[in-house]
Amino acid sequence: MLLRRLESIATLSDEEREAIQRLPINVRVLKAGQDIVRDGERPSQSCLLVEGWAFRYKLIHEGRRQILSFHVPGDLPDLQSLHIHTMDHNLATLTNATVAFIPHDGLRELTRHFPDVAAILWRETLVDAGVFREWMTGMGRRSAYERLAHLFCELYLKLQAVGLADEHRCPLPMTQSDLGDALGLSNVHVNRTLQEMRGKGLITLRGNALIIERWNELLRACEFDPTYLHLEKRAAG
Amino acid sequence: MLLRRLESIATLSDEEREAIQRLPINVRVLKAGQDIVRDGERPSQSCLLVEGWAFRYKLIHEGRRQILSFHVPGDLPDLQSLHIHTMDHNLATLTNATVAFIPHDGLRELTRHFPDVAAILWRETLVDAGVFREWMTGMGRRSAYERLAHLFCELYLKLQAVGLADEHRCPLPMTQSDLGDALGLSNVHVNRTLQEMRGKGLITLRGNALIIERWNELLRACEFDPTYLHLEKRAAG
DNA sequence: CGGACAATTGATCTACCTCAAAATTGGTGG
DNA sequence: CCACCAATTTTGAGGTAGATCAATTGTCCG
Repeated sequence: MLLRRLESIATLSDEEREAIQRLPINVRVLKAGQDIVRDGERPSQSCLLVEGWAFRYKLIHEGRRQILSFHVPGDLPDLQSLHIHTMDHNLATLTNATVAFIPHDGLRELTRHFPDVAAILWRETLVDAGVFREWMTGMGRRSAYERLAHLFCELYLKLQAVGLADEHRCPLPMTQSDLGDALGLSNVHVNRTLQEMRGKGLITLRGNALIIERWNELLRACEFDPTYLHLEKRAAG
Repeated sequence: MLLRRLESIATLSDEEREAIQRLPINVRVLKAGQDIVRDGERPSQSCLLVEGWAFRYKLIHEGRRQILSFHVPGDLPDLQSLHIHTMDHNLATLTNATVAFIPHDGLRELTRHFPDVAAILWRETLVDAGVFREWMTGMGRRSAYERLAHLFCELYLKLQAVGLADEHRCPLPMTQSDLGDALGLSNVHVNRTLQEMRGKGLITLRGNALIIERWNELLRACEFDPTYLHLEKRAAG
């Protein structure tokens, strides 16, 4: 899985491929809503999300929560802990999930010997930061409607890139409160904004499935520009 | 300067130090308000801010602007372009500034031969992302007053870490509109919030100088926790 | 079938926005 | 050193996107 993801970004040599496959891995199956790493901890491993969804979040006073990112299979959601030793946020499962833990020692060894692999991993963390920048821009300068539309575009493309979405349909396993915490809105306002979006016929949202009925209009509504996802080199599947 | 910054984070070997000093560098003096790199460009170099301030920003419809970060001497504000080839935002000077440009070729060569140096640079970009996460949290879940207080704490500590601030005083060369664009607020509301903060005797702000009159209260007002800046290992000066 | 959780609705409130004008400041050239 | 210009800061008035609180309804699942 890790291999698959990395190879979708760049070509690896046999030697590199082999070294990656030799990484000690500890696979675990987790229930939905479980913390994987917590704020303040100093983990000695990072994880690869193999199946299911995860999200990162911060807590502040009075139970206020800010969701920082959503993650899908293939993501390395806490790779930053390889070089930033103290966690400054939490990582948790959103759905039931399969997670592969990789010790930092092994990763450090790998990156020491294979600078090209290091560059790919480094790049992953940089794309991550690019998504943060885009979210910041949304929270600072976009309306609720635009933010929601933007998030749907982003998630659809991310899922499509790993073969989990197609034909403008994708799973969307989070609650409206989760969406609110991700976009800096109240759950009530998310609900009303979704109704507006449905009313305009842009989307259908039932159960945990999102259908984007009018992709082009959705893009236009939020001025979506996918550059920041830096998916160019990544093959679908 | 680059050396000084890197050594403040970790110890370098003689060999590493030498290689860094051999990097070809192109120093330029820029006026305030000039773009250094623009959204959509594919730069072949990154820069080190030697003197003055810089900031990164995105533009969306109707001239709306989101400032993503402020940078002070010692920062490498566009290091991400080393591995993410297309810029997804702009970088500009806030004040007159001296900037040293370092070609990507040289940096890639350096990181290829010295994995420890690569790790330090990687870490820099990860701290950058940590600051984005904190700002996101502020924009999503903190009040205008808290956001402003939080930004002041952050900037003061960043400046102190490089010896540009002391005794709870520091330069603050941005306008209230800049602050607004950084925090997702209107300039008018920034103004009123600053008045409130001054009224409570927490700060003095005149010209381009910020004096934090009651550090502890300012910290408390925004629940500031400096962990996310990951300044631990960095020596002042 | 019941219990828990999520979505929806209604009513009210407020933090922050917009627009526009006035006051202040800082830099510049004479 | 002063006068002037442009850029900022400050003030006022009014408006609104989105928050909060509190039900009510719907849905899923064991």
